[in-house]
Amino acid sequence: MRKITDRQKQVLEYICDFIDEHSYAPSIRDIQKHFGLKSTKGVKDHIDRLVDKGYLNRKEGTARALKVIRDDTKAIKKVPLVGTVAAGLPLLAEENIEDYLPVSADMGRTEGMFFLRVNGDSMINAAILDGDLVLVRPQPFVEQGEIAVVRIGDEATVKRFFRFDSRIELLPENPDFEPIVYWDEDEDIRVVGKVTAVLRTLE
Amino acid sequence: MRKITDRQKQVLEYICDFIDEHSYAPSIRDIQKHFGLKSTKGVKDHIDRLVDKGYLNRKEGTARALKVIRDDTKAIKKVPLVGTVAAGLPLLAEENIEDYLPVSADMGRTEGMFFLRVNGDSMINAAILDGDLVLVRPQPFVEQGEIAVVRIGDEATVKRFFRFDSRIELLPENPDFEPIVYWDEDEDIRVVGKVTAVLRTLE
DNA sequence: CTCCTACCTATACATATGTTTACTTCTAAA
DNA sequence: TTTAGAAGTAAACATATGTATAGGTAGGAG
Repeated sequence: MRKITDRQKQVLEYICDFIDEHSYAPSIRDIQKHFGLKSTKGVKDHIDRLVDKGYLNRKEGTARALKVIRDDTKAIKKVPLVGTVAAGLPLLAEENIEDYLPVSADMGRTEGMFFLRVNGDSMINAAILDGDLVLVRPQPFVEQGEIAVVRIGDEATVKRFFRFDSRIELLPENPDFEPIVYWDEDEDIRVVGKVTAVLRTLE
Repeated sequence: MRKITDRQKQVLEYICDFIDEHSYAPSIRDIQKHFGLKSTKGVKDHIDRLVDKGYLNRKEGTARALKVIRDDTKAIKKVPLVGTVAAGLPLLAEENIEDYLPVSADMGRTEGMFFLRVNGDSMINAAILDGDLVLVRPQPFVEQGEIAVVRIGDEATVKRFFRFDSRIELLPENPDFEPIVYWDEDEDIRVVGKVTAVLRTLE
């Protein structure tokens, strides 16, 4: 049920290209002309099927109201930038959202992900500088040594994460900083997610 | 000539919101209803002015063919990723384009800009690692000490740029690498542009 | 063969939508 | 006061566009 025919794929691609170029969707007759068809019916059939199969969304009776759902090529998703979070969790409360930044969809699932502005130089040797933005995928555990966002009490921090039995070590990437060590029952500490990308703006 | 009235701003905002929500533009009558107007004329006037003032683009006679140019809030632009360029200039030949990455429009003008994949560790102390992507704004000159993309013969390199009279020095940010020094008439050397942002994907 | 689907032509209809003409009201600048 | 622009009402008009009806052809599955 999922697969589309070659022809349907051609139509879908044309729709995507058209939107890319004009930033509005083609009309049925636009598509008709492009493929040199002599009737609008064929085009509507294709669109109907693309809608059925979940590739397109449409508002019936409305001009140029096509929306591409699954492109199978690429797309852009908007990821919220949560400020330099310190106190005031939960992280994703709407009040904390400063902005939305575009991310390539081929970076994988972006649902739930968010950007966080890094505060301080503690990760400088991992090439993460003060003010850089990190893209965070929320997850309760990370692999040994991965760079993670960790919540300690009301503070959020970015560090390399290690766990030895019930001891948790958060290692900065800067010799001027000391490792942070916790024991399980010690404090309210929790892995928020894993750092997936780094974005820095110069100038 | 540039400024828009409060009412026009309201209309523009509504158009942006509508597009965000539906991913296609509102019709004139959609706007009319939203503002509780009893004629389409007023709306068309507003749109005409927004077009005149460069905030909107429109295909006349075409349904829902509005395109927001200047949002004054935010937008997304796509910037081409030129591969790990070495030989094979000119840089922006279409064959070199690997992909397009989304960039926030509030990063300024993106016309002509491109992403470049950095090769090697020579800028490691500027927190630019092997494989990182740098966003480049083409420009023939850069300020003293700025990080620039420089073309030497058929190779492109990312370095800190200095010029002393007719001597050009390209300084790596890694003690293991030696500065590169050129004289004006020495070789075919040219500043391609300035590094404006750094993007790194982990995992 | 028969049935079904993908794909297409031909023609027509209904309405969604951009455009226009003619006026009115209000505010601010000259 | 006069003038000009912003904002809006009213009533049409023209066409761009989605939708529907009636078939037609080709190929695969049963």
